[in-house]
Amino acid sequence: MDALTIGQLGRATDTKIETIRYYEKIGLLPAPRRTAGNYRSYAAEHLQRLGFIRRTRDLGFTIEQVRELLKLAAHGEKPCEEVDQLVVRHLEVTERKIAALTRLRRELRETLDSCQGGRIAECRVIQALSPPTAARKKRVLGSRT
Amino acid sequence: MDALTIGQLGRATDTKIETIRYYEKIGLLPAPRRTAGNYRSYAAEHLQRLGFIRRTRDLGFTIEQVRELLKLAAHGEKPCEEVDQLVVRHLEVTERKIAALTRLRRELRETLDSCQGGRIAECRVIQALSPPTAARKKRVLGSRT
DNA sequence: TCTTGACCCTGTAGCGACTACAGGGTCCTA
DNA sequence: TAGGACCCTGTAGTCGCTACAGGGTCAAGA
Repeated sequence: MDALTIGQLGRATDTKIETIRYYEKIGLLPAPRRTAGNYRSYAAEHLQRLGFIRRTRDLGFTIEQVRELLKLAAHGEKPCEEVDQLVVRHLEVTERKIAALTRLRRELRETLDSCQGGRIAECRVIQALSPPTAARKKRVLGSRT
Repeated sequence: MDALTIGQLGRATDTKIETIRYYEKIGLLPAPRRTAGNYRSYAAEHLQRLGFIRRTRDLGFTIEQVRELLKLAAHGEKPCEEVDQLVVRHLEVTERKIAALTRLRRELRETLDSCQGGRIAECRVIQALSPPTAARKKRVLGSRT
């Protein structure tokens, strides 16, 4: 018999109990059988499915994307084009995030480099964090149309 | 006179009106004067302060960190060590994020590379997304102590 | 047998940082 | 005087969980 309690399933998949119940509530993980004492009793297919969910979540897919991937995985006869497209799109999003964070890192480093260790009033870090706004002011005033 | 309506302030700082009101509610941006018709009327210092907030938020600092930076910026006489530390810590967080996303990108690329363009049932992408769980099972069962 | 404590249950509220309404009021122009 | 662009308050929703509160169940030890 391979029945698992929610705690065992959680340890097996490195998932918090509350998260498992949450996945059930939003329909991502099917509701399992219940014991006489109303405890959830999970079978091997739940372990497999939750493992898939965790893995895809760890890879940064949204819940909706996971839902989509699960639906696709259930249709073994279809070509895997759609699956690939989902992964490609997610890869693109990931690359944009990396690019944005890399720019950010450069800015933070430049900001730090500018500091000579004086007082806050003369600190170039604080100045670097305050953007110039005067230039934009004219454009904006009276632009109600 | 440099009084701005909330809409003008929003355009000047690329900030949604709701966000400005939200910043006021959480005490990040001081409440401005009101006109006879109960409209918010912003002065130059609001523009400057909201600019600072937006810039630091864009750099990925949390609201609490922004609050801290604003408090420090108001104490011009203190050494700028604390400011630097905040930026250094944020830089470290950013670097960890970049590292995590870079690992992720590699995994997504490897997943995609494994696909030959067949049917979902044989698709290596779906398989790559399903982690092996059998090995972990023994450890977990009966580990109630 | 009783008690302890680890585990489980439901339901609701909170997190961060906004965003999106609903249902009104104000102001300016034609 | 009418229209529409703008503003007001207040509340609820977003995402993906996480943290209670207030109970019930179960197994092992005294």
